[in-house]
Amino acid sequence: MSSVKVKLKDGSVKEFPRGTSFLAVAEGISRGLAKAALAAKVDGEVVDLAQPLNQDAELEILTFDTPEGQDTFRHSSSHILAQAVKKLFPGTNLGIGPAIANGFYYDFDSEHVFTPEDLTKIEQEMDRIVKQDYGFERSEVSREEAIKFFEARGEKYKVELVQDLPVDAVISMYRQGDFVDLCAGPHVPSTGKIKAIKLQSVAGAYWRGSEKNKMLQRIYGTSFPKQAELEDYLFKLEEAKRRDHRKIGMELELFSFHDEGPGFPFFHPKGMVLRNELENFWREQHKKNGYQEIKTPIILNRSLWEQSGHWDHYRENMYFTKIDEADYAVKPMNCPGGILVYKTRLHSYRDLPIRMGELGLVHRHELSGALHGLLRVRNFTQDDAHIYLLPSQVKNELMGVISLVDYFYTVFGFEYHVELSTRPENSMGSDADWEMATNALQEALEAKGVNYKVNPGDGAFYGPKIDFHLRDCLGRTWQCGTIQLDFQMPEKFDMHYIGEDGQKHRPVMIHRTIYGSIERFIAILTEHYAGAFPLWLSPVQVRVLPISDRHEEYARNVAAELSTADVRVEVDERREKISYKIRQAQMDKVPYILVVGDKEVESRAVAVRRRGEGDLGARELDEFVQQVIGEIAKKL
RNA sequence: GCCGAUGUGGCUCAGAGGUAGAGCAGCUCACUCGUAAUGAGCAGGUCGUCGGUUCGAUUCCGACCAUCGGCUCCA
Repeated sequence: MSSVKVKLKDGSVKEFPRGTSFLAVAEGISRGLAKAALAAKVDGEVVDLAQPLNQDAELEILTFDTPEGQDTFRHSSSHILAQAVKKLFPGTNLGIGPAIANGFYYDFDSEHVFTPEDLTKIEQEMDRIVKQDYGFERSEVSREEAIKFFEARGEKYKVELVQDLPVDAVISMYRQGDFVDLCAGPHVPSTGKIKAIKLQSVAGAYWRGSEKNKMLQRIYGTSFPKQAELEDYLFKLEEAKRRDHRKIGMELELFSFHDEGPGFPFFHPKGMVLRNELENFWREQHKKNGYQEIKTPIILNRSLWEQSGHWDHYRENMYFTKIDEADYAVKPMNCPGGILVYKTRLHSYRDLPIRMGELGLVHRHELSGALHGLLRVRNFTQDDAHIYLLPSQVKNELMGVISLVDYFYTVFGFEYHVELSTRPENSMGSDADWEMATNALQEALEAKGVNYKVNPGDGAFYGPKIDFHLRDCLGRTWQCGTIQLDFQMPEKFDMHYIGEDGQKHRPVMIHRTIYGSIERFIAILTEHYAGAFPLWLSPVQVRVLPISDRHEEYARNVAAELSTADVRVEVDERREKISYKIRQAQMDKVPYILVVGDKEVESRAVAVRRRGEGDLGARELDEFVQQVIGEIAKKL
């Protein structure tokens, strides 16, 4: 028998007889590895461990510590879920059941509506299947066999899937016990590998993600090789939920929602401090970067929206009203208003690029089921700007905006990912314009060395866009910053500038935001810091706690001094024990707590307590004031 | 909008077919206190809204509204 060589991840090369299974290879490397092995990655392709080694290859044995190993593990878990559901609810038809970021799901079509109690029963059945330790057996079948197989079982969704597979696709089936499913694989060797399973929720999901199709029932779950890992994960989930901006926002009195205005947030005094700080920082940076600021009306005549294309492409999301019998719309975007400002005078090519910013309040009709705290609302303030420029300036300007976005996110310590969204279905303009615009965005990203993924068909109706996505406490990502390149609006509004040749020329337009929406950004900030905002953003920066009422006057003097230095300060004059006030201030996440008693009054000092660090001891008042001013200025 | 769940005083949550409780917060009083909760008392709810069943519903049924988790959509 001939032998073949495998190159392992650590660079070493080993020889095995041709036809050795990858599981045997893993055993040849180490017993521990074989036990933890879930799948194999051979020359970049992930396959079952039962597959034979047929030729020289680069090989990685995948365990739960690798992303591919986890996916395989979760995917196998979803098959076990399907098997359990078929057993307990025999009439059920199967949709699809993939692995997802932190678990898996399976879509079912069933007369029976799954309840939370059912999930417990299904979990028990899954545990039984795990104990049986069925092997996952792969087989390859012809298209006809596959269709016949699923038709015989009434699995219409599976039949549809098979029919839609590409002509040259290898069609494979996986069997564990008496359960067989259409599946490309790979899978873990046997059900016994999936030691710890938790079904988390049931949700409706349209077949193939289209609202035109039937809604199926999707069961979400997660799984781990060890019970302890599952518990650890569930605990972390609970922890993450404690960061939820909706909860913290209420506790810290930042904002509220009311039945009288679903999706319309109310900002409270402390939330306004945050907003204003964000806006101040925004204005300061934009001024520095050559932006001007404008403010345009919220309600504008319908004709404007017809001209801009919003009437044709965005009507579903807009609110309308009548004024003196004429039709008006509440703006869902700021661009048409901004364009009117541009058009109030002639512009020379020498003036371009013109960067016009607007903190604009827009209203959009979001589906009721889509509303989500401050992360998805029906009115929000975009930190918008429209840049009018020469075609030759596009790339440079785009690179500048990308840098500005990166600068902002860095200040807040955010990590983000970038997507390039291309032409959607219901859009306007020529293919050539779209291609040009998309290429320009792509070139700018590449010139900046930014990693990005393409998000096909997700652009705005007037142009492609670069989206910047931030994470919430549960790992869901939300689009915040966006940069959109637009050749359509200048056309629609017959915009121009006077060129070197004295003739009229068409400018190009960039729409961009950095925060995206102030509301959404505040939500992300709140979750990112778990409500413990950095000093410069904190609604209350310092709280002074007099030990007894004879220290109140001094406490007020301390506060006055800080206040004069533009520090946001409060005095807790309640007649409570000092430890009670400290507890309170800590829970309110105030960055600096100043305790003042006899000693401090005597020496004009303050006893400083820093959030997260505890008691720092006494300090001269003036010294403390200077220190705080310095820290605020440095945006600490 | 669709699927499922939930909706009890400011907040967190008990509760049962016979018109509701606890803790925290609030208010009052006492304690004048040194780094994460002093004690006592008081007050506070037409049990999301509107209908229906019933002698009687907040508890059962229906519709609607809102919220939560998804789908779809999106800053």
